[in-house]
Amino acid sequence: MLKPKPNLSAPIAQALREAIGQGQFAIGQKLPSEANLTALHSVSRPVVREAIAELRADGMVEARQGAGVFVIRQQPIGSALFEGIDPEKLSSILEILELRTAVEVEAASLAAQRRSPAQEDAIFSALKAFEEAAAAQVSTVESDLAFHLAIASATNNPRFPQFLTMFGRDAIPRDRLAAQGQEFIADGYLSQIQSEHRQIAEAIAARDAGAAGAAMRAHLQGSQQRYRRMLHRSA
Amino acid sequence: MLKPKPNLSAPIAQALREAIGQGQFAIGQKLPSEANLTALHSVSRPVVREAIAELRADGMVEARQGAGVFVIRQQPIGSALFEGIDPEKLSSILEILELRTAVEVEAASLAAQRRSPAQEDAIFSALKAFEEAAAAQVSTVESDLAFHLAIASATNNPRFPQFLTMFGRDAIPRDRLAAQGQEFIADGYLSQIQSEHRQIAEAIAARDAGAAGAAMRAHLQGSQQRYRRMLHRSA
DNA sequence: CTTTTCCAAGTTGTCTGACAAGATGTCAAC
DNA sequence: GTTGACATCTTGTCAGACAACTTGGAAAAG
Repeated sequence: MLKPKPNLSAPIAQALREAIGQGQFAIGQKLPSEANLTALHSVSRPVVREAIAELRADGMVEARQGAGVFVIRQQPIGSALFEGIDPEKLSSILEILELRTAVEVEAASLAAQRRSPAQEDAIFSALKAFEEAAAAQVSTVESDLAFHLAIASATNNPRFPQFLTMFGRDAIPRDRLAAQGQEFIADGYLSQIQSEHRQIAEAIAARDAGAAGAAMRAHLQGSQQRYRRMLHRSA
Repeated sequence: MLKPKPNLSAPIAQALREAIGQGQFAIGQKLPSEANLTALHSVSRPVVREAIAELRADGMVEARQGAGVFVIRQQPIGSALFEGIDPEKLSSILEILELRTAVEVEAASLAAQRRSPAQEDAIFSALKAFEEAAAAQVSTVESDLAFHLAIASATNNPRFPQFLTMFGRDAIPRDRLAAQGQEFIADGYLSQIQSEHRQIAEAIAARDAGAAGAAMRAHLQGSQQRYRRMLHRSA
């Protein structure tokens, strides 16, 4: 499947984001009028309006009817999160995995200290769901994330599952996650991953914080290795 | 100044975000056509198109010309970042500090393994700047963050300083950070903090990853205690 | 001279209609 | 069963018109 043809509004929105980010239009300042942007970019007015709608969604501008479109932020809300991440580069993915390792090792340790019986159940349910997906030879991407999220939730600190949602899913594009899921099946890694998952879950059930953290670290370092091998082969 | 009159596309974009978030349109599924949405919401087609442009900016949908508009995410990118954080509540602050501890302990350990001589210099410069601010009895909030950022940078993984920027500064309001700075001065904590900073810096200089991580953990747990005491007293 | 009112010009918001480009499904021909 | 033609639907863009609002300057009023 080829990428869809880009529309005319996207590069205009992007040019405006960059112009604002570089200080060409300061906070409180007015953007050029729609008529000016239409002439400047040689497009119709609705295309300009759609670009401005995108900036609105970014929280960067506010339009006042009759007055103009005014800058209220220099960067899209949350934009620093993914700055410099290039999904086509191995290094970007591994950087994210390294940051995730820091958080998830701590999460496993805290989960071992804090989990309730219900949360322990949820972890084992998620472990089972992963095993069922693996047995069915379908993609384990969602069930893998669900297992990690169940652990993060058992920290009883909502920042941990929130972090994981963002860095486990948002920062890595879906097609790359889907490809990962398929290749793990093909490469026969799933039983190794299952075994690692089980060790983590059992250490958490046993309230052994040190073992939970160590098992999670081993699992995630294994993931990094698997990921490296997979990407090197596909290059 | 009164709020600007809301336009017609904003509530439509919001209704669509909610419908997607609640699973009415699953990932991969097609939204109703523009013609349908136009009839459903009794607006013109450009208004619908602007609403869809907002969803595009959110990263939630992808339009394919001739085929339709397809859901690719259930939530806007980055939406989870500050969800549920209430800066007036001690628990929110401590939750963030706990997440930061996970990342900063790992960062200290990685910095000990990876730092260049220049980065080592930068860490000691930041240590000295903190000490000078403490001696001058001025707020140490910025120099404290700069010290932590110098360590995160020495990981040579840009995700770490990015994370710290967002969770060290953006998530906690400036007035609360400023109050913290002033109260640390009043409470005579600064020499304790300096001593802890020095232990971290020296472990990093010595390339002792274990000691660096342990010193950082002790420091940040000390910070949590100090923060708790301070907040309990001001209540 | 100062303040208030009015109005023209400019700006965003919405609608209508038309056509282009592309996707999808059906049917006929091979 | 496969391929090509075609109709229908869908998104992308353009043009034109009018509504609603803002701003600044000029004129009128005090």
